[in-house]
Amino acid sequence: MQDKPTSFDIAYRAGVSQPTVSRALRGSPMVNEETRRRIEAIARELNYKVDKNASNLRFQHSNTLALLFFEDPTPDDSLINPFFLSMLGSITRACAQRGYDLLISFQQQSGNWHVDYEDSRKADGIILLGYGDYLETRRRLEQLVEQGTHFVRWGAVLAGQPGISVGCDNFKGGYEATHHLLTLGRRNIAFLGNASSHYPEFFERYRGYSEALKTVGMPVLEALQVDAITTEESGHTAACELLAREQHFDAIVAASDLIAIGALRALQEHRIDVPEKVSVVGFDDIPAASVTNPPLTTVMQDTRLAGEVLVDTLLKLVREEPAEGRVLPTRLVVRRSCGGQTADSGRG
Amino acid sequence: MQDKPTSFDIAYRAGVSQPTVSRALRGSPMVNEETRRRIEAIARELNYKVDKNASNLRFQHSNTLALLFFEDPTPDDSLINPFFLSMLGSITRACAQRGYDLLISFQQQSGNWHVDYEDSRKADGIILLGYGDYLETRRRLEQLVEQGTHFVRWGAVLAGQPGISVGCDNFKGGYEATHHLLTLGRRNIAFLGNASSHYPEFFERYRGYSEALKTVGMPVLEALQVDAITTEESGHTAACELLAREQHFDAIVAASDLIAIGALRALQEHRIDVPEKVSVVGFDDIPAASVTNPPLTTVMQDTRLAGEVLVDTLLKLVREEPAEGRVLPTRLVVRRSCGGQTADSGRG
DNA sequence: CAACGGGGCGCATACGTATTCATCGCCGCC
DNA sequence: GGCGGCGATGAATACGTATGCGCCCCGTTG
Repeated sequence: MQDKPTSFDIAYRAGVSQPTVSRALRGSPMVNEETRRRIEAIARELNYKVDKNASNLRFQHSNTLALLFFEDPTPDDSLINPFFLSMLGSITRACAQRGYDLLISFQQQSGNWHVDYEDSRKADGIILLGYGDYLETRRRLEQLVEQGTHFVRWGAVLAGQPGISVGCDNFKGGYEATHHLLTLGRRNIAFLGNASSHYPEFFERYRGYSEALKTVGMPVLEALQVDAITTEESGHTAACELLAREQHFDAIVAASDLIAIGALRALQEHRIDVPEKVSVVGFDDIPAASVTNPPLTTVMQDTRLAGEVLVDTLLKLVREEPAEGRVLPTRLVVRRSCGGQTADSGRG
Repeated sequence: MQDKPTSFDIAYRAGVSQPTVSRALRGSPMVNEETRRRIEAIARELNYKVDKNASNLRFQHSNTLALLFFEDPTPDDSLINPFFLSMLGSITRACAQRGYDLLISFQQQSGNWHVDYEDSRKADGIILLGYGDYLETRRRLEQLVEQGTHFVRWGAVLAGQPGISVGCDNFKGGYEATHHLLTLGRRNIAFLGNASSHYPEFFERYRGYSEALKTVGMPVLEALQVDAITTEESGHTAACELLAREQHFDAIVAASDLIAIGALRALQEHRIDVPEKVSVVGFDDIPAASVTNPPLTTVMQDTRLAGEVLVDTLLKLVREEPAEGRVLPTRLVVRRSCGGQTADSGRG
């Protein structure tokens, strides 16, 4: 009674053999209904639980997915990008709904990825979450493909990239954010965020921004773009840098909400009114976006949908069914920071 | 080569027996250095990984902890309380640092807890996260204790409660928040949040609030307390209810930041200036707290420390070492919403 | 009455690793 | 030169579950 009971114990008490217990508890039609009931009753009474390790060893899978989360900046900082936290919650929920467990792991972007989960059969497949340097990412994806690992990645969906990616329409999101500012009469629109092809997600947003400007015949000025990674601090620094350049601007498209929030703070410190003097638009729609001062207009990524699509796509791969990447739509959420009309005062 | 290699494959190629491979790869001193090198080289070459299921079956543990996350309100809502998300991140990190994997699972508060993870040997121990009805929680904790499950719970640390709990000093946090408002000259201080002993965490905060009032001889008025759960919506509703009561108040202690943010929105809608007319203090210090308008004064809970203490305590239990609950300190973070002096303009 | 068939169940075994115990060769020592 | 001892390894087995295959019993049919 002290040790965990095994199927043999149940079998002994039920007066049957161990295989019968196994079959009964797994709902095999091969076992008599009355026998099954008896076995189930005893199992419940002894608080018996199937040993997953033994079970998984016998089957050749684990009914578990792994979430590999990697970060680029400041790995010692305990704060995680809220957008990814939100994804994490959504993925967890999606897994639970589909009867899979979720194993979570952090990796430093720079370190050796120990993508052992699938190889070691702790997980049937892997979800990759995190933005990073394109070439580095690509190299690792190739490695995973070569190993035959089942995985899905969140991020820019690019042609010719190894493996399967799911991501939102970064280009269109950037385009719409900028387009909205243009319709409000803004003409000198800055972009805060890395705009190198090494960071494809941000680069796509930047391309959308550029395209929108070109559509109305505005030039894309280098002086109006400042690099920034996804932290408030980086956004603050970038905005200060932009201000120091003495290049006139009346709007900011930030590559993420954290950058936008940092920029808001910088503008506030310089006593520049938002949205009167400068409009600001973010990207992601993290929870904090609706409570900033003023509330942040932003390009929403539907994390709930994203989680479900990631999990479903991965499960297709695991089951050896055909699967392909997918681009999810974004939606512009208009709040006060851009200066347009809006009835939206919160998150409702 | 198509199938995953086993230790037998390695053994065959290395010209040794399977046990030797096992010993070599686990670093046993029993195996000759040169033999070990050979085996390791071959293992690397074949991309061999120890099968965790078989390994865990042989050992009687999994090197994995489970995080059981349960929610009370609106289980269909995809938003998770940011404070718990933050805890989740911190726990994940703490596990990773200690060489443990983390399995995540959601439970509806109301449903049957399927706390099978430990019983089924998928995890060596369980962390319980989530606030809920006291009696219900207690009943379940008793069940876990009876089963001999290794677990640690985040929440109110109360005498006579089954199992081990780790939590912050809710009483002192509530006291300090209120005390701070009193030193600023506020005298009619409301409390938004459930103040029934069924919700011990909030109740402790309420007790701290009451105690602070009594210290300066102020009465604790029922009319100044409104129930609310941890959502912005609930905070908004509660604040509206408070306003409708026509009971004069000049400050609000909210039982959580989400409640405080909802209250801020309600006050704004009623054109009541914060902090000029009404001071507001929250609890948790979620990321959004530093970007509200005005930035929210709040009682910070150190989630990073909390995660580490939770994991370390649980690991003690798993190792059958003596362990006990712990109360972690809180810290008042003064921002503008309370109207006091502050140089703090953000989070930096 | 014998042959047949199928429902219900047990025997044996596989999954891959880690450990116990036995083995084997070799060295040193009396 | 025999013997104890030690370092290095292999054979056997256990961990707990799931399944292929065969057995037994009983009812049915020709």
